[in-house]
Amino acid sequence: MPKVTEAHRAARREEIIDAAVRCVLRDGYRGVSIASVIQESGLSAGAIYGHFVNKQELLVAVAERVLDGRVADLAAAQRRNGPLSPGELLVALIDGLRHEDVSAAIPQVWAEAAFDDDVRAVAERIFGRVRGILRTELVAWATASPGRVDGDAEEWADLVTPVVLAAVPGFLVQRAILRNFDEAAYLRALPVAYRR
Amino acid sequence: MPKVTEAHRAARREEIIDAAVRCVLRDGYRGVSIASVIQESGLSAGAIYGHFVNKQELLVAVAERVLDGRVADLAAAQRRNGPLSPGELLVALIDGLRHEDVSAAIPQVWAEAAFDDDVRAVAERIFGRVRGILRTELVAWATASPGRVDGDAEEWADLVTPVVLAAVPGFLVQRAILRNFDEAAYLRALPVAYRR
DNA sequence: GTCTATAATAGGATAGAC
DNA sequence: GTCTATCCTATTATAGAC
Repeated sequence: MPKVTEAHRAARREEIIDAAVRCVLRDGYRGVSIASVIQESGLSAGAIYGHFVNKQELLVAVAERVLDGRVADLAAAQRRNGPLSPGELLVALIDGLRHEDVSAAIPQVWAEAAFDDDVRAVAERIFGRVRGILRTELVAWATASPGRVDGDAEEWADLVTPVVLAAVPGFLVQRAILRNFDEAAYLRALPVAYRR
Repeated sequence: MPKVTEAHRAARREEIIDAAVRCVLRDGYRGVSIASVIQESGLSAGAIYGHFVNKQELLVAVAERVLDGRVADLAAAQRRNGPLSPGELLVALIDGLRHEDVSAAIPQVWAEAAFDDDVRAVAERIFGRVRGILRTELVAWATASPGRVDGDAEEWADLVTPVVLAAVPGFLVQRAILRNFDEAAYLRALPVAYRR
C-alpha cells in the first residue's frame, strides 16, 4: 500500500488532535465536546470517529500532546557545558514551558489524571522522564564540587528531586490562579531558593 | 424571625455542600451532576435549588470548602516558639494537607479556576492568605540570624515565597499522578532542599 | 422548604449515502 | 474516509403539589 496514504492518515489524525487541544485551552479538558472539535477542526463526526474509537481515546491523545515536548527543553539544557545547579535547571525547564501556549492546559491534564487511568499513565510516564533527566543532572552537580551536599550524591538526588520538580506545578498553578503573577520574578527566585 | 430557622437553613446548606464535595472526590469537579448530588445528599432537586441558584454557585461553594482550612495548619505552626525554617513551615502545611481527604480535590479546583472566574477568585484569595502567612514567617526566619540571606530580609522573602509555596502543588500533583509516590520521603526532603 | 414529575436541551455515538 | 442526519441518553432547571 502506498506510503503517502499512511502519512496522510496520520496527518489528519494530528490535525484532529490539534483542534481538540485548542478546544481544551478554550473550554477546559472536561468541557470539550465532540461538537466543539467538529467546529474547531472543520471536519465531521464521521471523520473524527474514523480516527478515534471514542472521545476518551481522543482526549488521551490530547493529554500526550499537551505534556510532551517538555523533555526537549531539559535535554537541551543538559547539553550545555558543565553541570547546572538545581535553580538553573528549573529556569531552563520553566522558561521553555511558559512560552508554549499548550502549557496552560497542563493543570487540566493533571486534574483529569486522578479520574482517567489512561491519562494518569501518560502523565506518569512523561513526569518520570523529566524526573530522570533532572536527577541525572543533580547527581552531576552534587558530584562536581565536594561539600555541596551532605552524604552520598545519589542518595541526595533521589530525595531532593521530587521537591525540586515541584517548582513546575508551582509555576503553572500560580500562573493559572493569580491575576498578577510575576513570571519573571519567579524565574529569578529559582536560583536564589535552590542555590545552596 | 427565630434564630433557629436561620441556623437550620445554614446547616442544610452545608449538608448539600458536603455531599457535593464527596461527589467531586468520586467523579471530579466537572463530573459532578445535580443528580449525583441529589443521590449523595438524599435530598431532592427542589431542596438544592432552594439553596443555590444554579449548579455553578454550588460548585463555587464547594471550591471554597475544599481550599479553606489549609490556613489553620500554618497558623498553628506559626504559634510555636521561634521562627521556623522554610522547610519546617512546609512540613507543617503539607503534613496537615495530606491527612485531609478533601485535599485530593484541590488540583480539581485549581484546574477549574482557569475557566470559572468565581472559582479563580476563591482560589486567589485563599492562596493569598497562605502566602501572606508564609511570607511573614520567612521574614522572621531570615531576620533571626544574620547572614542567612543576602540583602534585605523582606526583599528576599517577597522573591522567594512563591517558589517555597510551590512545594504544595508539587506535592498534590505528584501524589495524584505517581502510582508509588513516597509522601513521607517528600516531607523529609523539604528541609534538605530548603534548609540553606 | 422540600417533594415528584417533567420540560428543554446538549452531548456521544451510529447509520447509510457518496 | 468523510459527510449528513439522527437516535438515544444524560443533564440542568422549573412547575406545581404538599
